[in-house]
Amino acid sequence: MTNKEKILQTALRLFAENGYDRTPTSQIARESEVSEGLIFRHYGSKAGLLGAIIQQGKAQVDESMQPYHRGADPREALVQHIRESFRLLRENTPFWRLVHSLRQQTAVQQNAETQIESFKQSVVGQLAVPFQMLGAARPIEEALLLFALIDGVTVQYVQMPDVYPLDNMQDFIIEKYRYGQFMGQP
Amino acid sequence: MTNKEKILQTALRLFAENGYDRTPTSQIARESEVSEGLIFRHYGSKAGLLGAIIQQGKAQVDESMQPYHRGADPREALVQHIRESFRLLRENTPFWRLVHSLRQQTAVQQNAETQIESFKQSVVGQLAVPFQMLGAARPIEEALLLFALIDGVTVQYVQMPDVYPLDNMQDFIIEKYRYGQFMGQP
DNA sequence: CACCTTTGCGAGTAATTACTCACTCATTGC
DNA sequence: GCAATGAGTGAGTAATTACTCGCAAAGGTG
Repeated sequence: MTNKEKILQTALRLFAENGYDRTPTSQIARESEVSEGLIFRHYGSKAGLLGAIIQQGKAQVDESMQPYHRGADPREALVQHIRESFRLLRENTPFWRLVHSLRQQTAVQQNAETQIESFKQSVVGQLAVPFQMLGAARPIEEALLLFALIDGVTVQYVQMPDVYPLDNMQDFIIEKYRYGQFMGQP
Repeated sequence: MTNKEKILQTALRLFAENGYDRTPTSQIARESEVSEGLIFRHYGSKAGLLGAIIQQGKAQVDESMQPYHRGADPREALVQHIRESFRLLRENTPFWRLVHSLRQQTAVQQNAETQIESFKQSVVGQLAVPFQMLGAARPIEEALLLFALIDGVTVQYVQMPDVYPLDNMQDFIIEKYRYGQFMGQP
């Protein structure tokens, strides 16, 4: 692993653990075992380092959300989405922890914030399709609700990964969406 | 309004808007139109000021969650809970915005974090009762799910209060829980 | 009035922090 | 062999920030 990668990895861990603002670049340098100057040589600024971290995480999401339409069965499409969401969460928990800690702070990087927002709109739009196919009365609200639900579970999980029953919740939600009934088609 | 109250109110607004770490006490003093020293005279430290804000917000929650058992109908109990949650959110949006921005940063005030955690466990415990009365197969998971759902909607709303359809989502969720079916009792 | 407590000020201060810069060293291309 | 490039250093700096402290005014109480 190059020093550049080592810095990125250490920074992600520290930002996720202690927050962006509470992590001095001196600490990142110390725990990466490089000089502080090298961080700025590679990433220009602390905000630039954060940007690189977010870019890397976003690439993972893009890759995962690409093959979205597999299976014509709308129920299975929903189940797939739920599974993928939680897989990403499990695979890169520190990143999601960081994302949720940055959420409100638009001042940090409005660029990142905009990206997340457009990503969300795209997901909600795609999610509405299977709900429509199922004959839901309010597909948009259904999509927003599922999105909020996954988001809520994610927030709970990153806050206490050791005790939160993520597996149970995933199975439970999948059951609900696989066999459950939606409003408007009683 | 006393200067002490003015400081608290200004600090809540600024913390919610820009985050705790990114809000210098000098700015709080300027926008409260008092000297910086007065903040420390009244609240001892910046963390103490934050503690006072959280204490004030928690009092609101305690008051609202007190008369919890109104109505023997379990469905109505759930509806009441949903309504109360969103009422608190609407009534004090900046506070909830602050809470969600502080969430991950255990270092800031582990005291506040512990309080929030115990509050959550209490709510989930209470929520499980009506689900049990309804004959749900997994009442604990049902309670965790509803909690996560409200949490997720709250997070979305505080992030973009101007465009998020909170009223729609509230009605939609209430409909689901008032008339919907739960797993295990098909 | 005399006193004491509370409220208020604002000029400090010590520590932290993001970032710069002059310089060294190793690798590569010619 | 040598010039050029890029990785890497670490001492230094300017700015910010939370917090202190001596002092003054105000207000309540006897």
